[in-house]
Amino acid sequence: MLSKPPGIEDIFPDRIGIRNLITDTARDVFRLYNYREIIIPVMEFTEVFVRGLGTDTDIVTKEMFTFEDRGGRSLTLRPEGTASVVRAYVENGEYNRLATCKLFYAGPMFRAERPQKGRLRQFNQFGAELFGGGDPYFDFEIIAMMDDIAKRTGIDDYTLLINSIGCPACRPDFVKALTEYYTGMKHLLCRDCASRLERNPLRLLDCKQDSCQPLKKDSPKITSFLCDGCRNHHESVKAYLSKSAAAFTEDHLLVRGLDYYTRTTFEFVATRLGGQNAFAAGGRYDNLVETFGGKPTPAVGFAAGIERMEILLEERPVPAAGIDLFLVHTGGKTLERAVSLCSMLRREGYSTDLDPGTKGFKSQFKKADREGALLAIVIGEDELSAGTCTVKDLKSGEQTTVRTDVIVGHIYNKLGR
RNA sequence: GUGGCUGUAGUUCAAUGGUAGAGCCAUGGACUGUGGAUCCAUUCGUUGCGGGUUCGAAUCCCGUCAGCCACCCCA
Repeated sequence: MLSKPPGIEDIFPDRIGIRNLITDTARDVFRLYNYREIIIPVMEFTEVFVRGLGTDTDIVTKEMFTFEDRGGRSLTLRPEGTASVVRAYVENGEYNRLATCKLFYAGPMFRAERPQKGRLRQFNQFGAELFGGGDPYFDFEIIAMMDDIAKRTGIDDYTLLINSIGCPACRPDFVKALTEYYTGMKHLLCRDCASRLERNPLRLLDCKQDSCQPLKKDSPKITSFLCDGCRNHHESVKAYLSKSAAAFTEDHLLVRGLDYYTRTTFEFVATRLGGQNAFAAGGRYDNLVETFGGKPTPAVGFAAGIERMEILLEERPVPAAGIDLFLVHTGGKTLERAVSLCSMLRREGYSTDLDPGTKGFKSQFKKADREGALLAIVIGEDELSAGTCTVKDLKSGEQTTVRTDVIVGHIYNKLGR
């Protein structure tokens, strides 16, 4: 039997309800905040992600699905959305002339990682990007928007973490202090942290090894290294949040894996998710547009993992989507009558189904019930010759006989639509 | 990429190295034109795959593939 590749899912109808709940809610909230949808390609020239995410990031060095097209150019299935949105924004002369440009996207992303809970090779994200907004209000807006989406979908057990990682002017001082601090205790570091010290010292701060926890206590704090601009920005973002419904926790150990972030970073985390505890994250990236050849444009954005949100909503009841009508017949002429009636009722806007097989009433009613039909409409020999239908309300069990030529009006009265 | 655990019917799971079973689901019947509750019956397997040990392997060993969980890292 053929099977799907590892880390890639088939999503059957029983999961579509919750999936739509999440994406519909996100779309509603995006609209409330005046964000408009952009549909970005599922693949890009590899260079888009290399330049966008940073040459040394894990995603670029080992997690991309990359292949050559027939002309020998390197293409990559998108591992995230921001790089593509920035590329599209810079490439499009009309949108990048706007003072501010608010966009959102949704769709599948691809990363060649080992699958585990809340981590797939093909997974879905929605996210938003705001270009041309350097004011701390916009950081707040992006964060508050995701907070609204989480609350509206029914996710309640989560924590919003925020931090500032400074800018190219002040971060190097912090990284230098951090490197010096940890170099002094190199012999105490776990193996991963030893290599972090070389590759990406910021990541030392969120090591999960028990042995590394005590070392963090006296490590340099980013807050004492922020330049005036970054500090004021950070305070202002917090002030906005404090006046809003979004409760947050400041976490100076929060760093992000992608190179493009400046100043604000944030994460929505939930312990129920297990090892991969973030279901949404983002931050400010004031230099990325320039990196893509655009004019200097401050920007801020976020992305959310739809499958991770689904895990958090597992217990939430989603109303089962049933059909309106199921036609029951006895075969032959009654089936012909049922088929034409079925077409007519569908044209009238009622979701309607029937079983063309010549099975007994019992199995047809059983099927009607399993399909969640509200009404069963029986056309047997008696009804056919009398020009009537028997309409049974499957909830109450109540049954009435009506003339076929007024069936639509009868259904309308029963269903109220 | 690294590590741990697990692979048996559509599904959830049993079976001391000795004839592969049960619940649920599905289908049919009790109820010949009426669903959901109850009762009864029926179908379903190269025990993931390939080797090895053994008189004999679902069971033990090796390999492989897949799934789950964790690390790295990320949504």
